[in-house]
Amino acid sequence: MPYTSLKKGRLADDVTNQIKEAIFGGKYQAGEKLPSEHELVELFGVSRVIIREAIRNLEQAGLVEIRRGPKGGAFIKSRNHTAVTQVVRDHFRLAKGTVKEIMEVRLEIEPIVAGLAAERATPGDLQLLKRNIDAQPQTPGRQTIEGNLDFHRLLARCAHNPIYEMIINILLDFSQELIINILPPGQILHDTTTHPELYRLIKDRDIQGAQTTMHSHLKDVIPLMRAAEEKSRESNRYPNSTS
Amino acid sequence: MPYTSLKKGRLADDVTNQIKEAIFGGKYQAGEKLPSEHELVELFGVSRVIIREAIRNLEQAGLVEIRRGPKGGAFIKSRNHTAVTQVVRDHFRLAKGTVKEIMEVRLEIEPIVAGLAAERATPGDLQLLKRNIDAQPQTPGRQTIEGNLDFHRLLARCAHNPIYEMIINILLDFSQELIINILPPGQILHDTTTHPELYRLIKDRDIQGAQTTMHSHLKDVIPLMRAAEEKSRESNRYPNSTS
DNA sequence: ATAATGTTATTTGTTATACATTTATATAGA
DNA sequence: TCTATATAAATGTATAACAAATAACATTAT
Repeated sequence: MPYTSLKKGRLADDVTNQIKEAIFGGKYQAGEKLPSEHELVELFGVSRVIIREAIRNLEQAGLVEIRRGPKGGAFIKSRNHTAVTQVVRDHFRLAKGTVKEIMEVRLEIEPIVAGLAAERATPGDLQLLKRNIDAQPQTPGRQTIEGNLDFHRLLARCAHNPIYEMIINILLDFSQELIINILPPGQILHDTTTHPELYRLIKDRDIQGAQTTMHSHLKDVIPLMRAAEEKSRESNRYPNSTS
Repeated sequence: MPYTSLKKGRLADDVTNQIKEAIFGGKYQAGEKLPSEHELVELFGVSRVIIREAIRNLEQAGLVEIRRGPKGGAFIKSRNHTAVTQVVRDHFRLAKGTVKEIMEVRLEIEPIVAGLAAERATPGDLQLLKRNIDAQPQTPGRQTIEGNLDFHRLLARCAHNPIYEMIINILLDFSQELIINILPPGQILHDTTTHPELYRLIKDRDIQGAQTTMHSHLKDVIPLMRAAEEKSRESNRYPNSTS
């Protein structure tokens, strides 16, 4: 067969990829605006439907954010993991995943990340960690939860590896969702000692110490998560399936 | 403000979520077909534009696959990680990630997974592993690469944790892409001993052994991956940025 | 009969046009 | 100065028509 198949895919996908490459290539910076739909129609020579579909694809990929009205349009987003989390969440629901499985992963990976943080944290990183700890209120509440989880996110940044950072962020998104929406504030874990200790270990570049401390810290969190899952199951008595 | 804001988002997102819930709730099984666009228009009482956008969202999420023509439509896909990989790939490119970072993660996580596999592999799992090993050709080539990586994917399934499975699959997709597209077949690693040994260790439930063997196995792979990245950089002399 | 070919109908892909909704900005009035 | 209103710019939605792909059927030729 000397002839190559020239079956072209959908126009919108083509447009999507071209704009993606432009973004990755640095043609558009975060905060900048893509041309308006009308302008893109003329640029690409396709109909508005196609352009709109391409832009929605970019939005789903978490690359742009669409605002309406004059001065509106598709604005380039800075790097964020929301789109990844969303897709993973669907995948996870389809796989009928459980908290046990999430925590099993966190229990192994977060110590590794804590170790890398102890190895690589910059002075700026340490400052962010310290600020997080100092900002923790004395009485437990919703803010406590978010602050606690943010500490873990910051730790992932300290590891200076975007893959680890992404994995951690996804797992924490799941955890946060469960805890905040399900558990009453009184029932949350209020541990004011572990994070400061982790901070100290990282500052002292104690890799082993950071790893083991994180591991035992997470072991304490597991029953809390299981409780949240239990509550979630109670309020969500699986109403579907045959509808 | 006692009244909840009833600023409703976009219609398409609403439709998307409703169909998603139907899928997660088991109303549609893998392989089944959603109603046609025309039928959905009548069901939801919105225009075809909206319905099409919703279906495209589902497609981007990896939940359905669209076929044209009579008997065509949106077919429910069985669980697969392609959508996750795609979104992560974009995220990764935006973060300007490197092979070094991918391998750093694989080097730590795959041993954990191998250990879990040794702990949990069922007789059926073991059979699949054995079949993979036996199917490996004696002469190195493209099939060798795919077979090798598939062994790792199978191992992830043996761990019986969908999160680990997903993480591994993403990392392997990246690795596969690099190696297959970049490296000439002659330059690939042709190791006929490690996978059989891993298989034996898992069958014998030797958790420690599986972990350490996997770790050293991956250490051997790293230089290969770095070489692939190097070649990739050569052929891709960053033509973009000002276009 | 069978294989190649043409026809038809169904479903998604694309275009065009008009109108609705949101919202930043300018304008007018108190 | 402040508030209300009008204006215009951009995305959101609806409708209608046609294009293209393709499965099933009908026709023709061998």
